[in-house]
Amino acid sequence: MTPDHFYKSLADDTRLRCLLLITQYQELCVCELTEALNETQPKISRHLAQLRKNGILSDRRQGQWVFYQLHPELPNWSKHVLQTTLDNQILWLKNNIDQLETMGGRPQRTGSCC
Amino acid sequence: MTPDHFYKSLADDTRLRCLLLITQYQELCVCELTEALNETQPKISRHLAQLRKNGILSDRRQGQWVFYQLHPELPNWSKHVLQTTLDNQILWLKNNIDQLETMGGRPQRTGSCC
DNA sequence: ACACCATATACGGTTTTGCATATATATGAT
DNA sequence: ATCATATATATGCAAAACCGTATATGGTGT
Repeated sequence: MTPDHFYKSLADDTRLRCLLLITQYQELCVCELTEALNETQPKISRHLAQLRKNGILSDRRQGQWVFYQLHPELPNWSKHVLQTTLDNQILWLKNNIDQLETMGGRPQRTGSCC
Repeated sequence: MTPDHFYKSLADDTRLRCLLLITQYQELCVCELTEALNETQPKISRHLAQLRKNGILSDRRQGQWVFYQLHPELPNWSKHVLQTTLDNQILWLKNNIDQLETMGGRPQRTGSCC
């Protein structure tokens, strides 16, 4: 993946917020991101699919839920860039983080998630 | 400047190469970048204007030439991201750096530059 | 089987982006 | 003043990016 492709992936508000939240929490499912960003589910899903296709995220199905994390083979410099951005742009993410925290823990095997 | 705006600026092959070359050489003029990237002058100029408008570059006129450098007030984390990218993507830039080096020194006050 | 929840994809439309080409402006040299 | 060089901008067009809505897929529980 060339660097300009990498940065294309970060060049959208929705995708960047998803990536930074995942960087912070290691792993999040689609419905958590949908809630945290207060966006429609198809919109989130589409962006996550794009990030997966670009090799930036990997997904893991667990029951009904699909969890996304940074792709294990993402180059270190890319992870480093994401972490640097996260460290310096917490304010920009604050509302989304608050929203995540007030949702209560991870989705349970039974019952609804979001 | 929000981070997604910053990354939009890096999300193009031409712009990113300009930025990384400027990160490496501190200051370059339009004709040097035009030669190094082997692109048309209006194309380079347009992208540099965009980066200037976005607050990522600043320009300085010296005679016929306009030199661009990273904007003095660019946040440190942004500079850090650029430097990290440069350090890890030298190969991607190799041809452009070689082209710059073989052009002979900086444009002189007399004579043509490129 | 059916209903429900989570996720993915398809379709159609609007907006944005990038480009090539032509032209304008500014500086310097003769 | 004229010409050459360097840079900037304008125009028109094609391609790409995003979005909302509708619908499809897949898993869970009854």
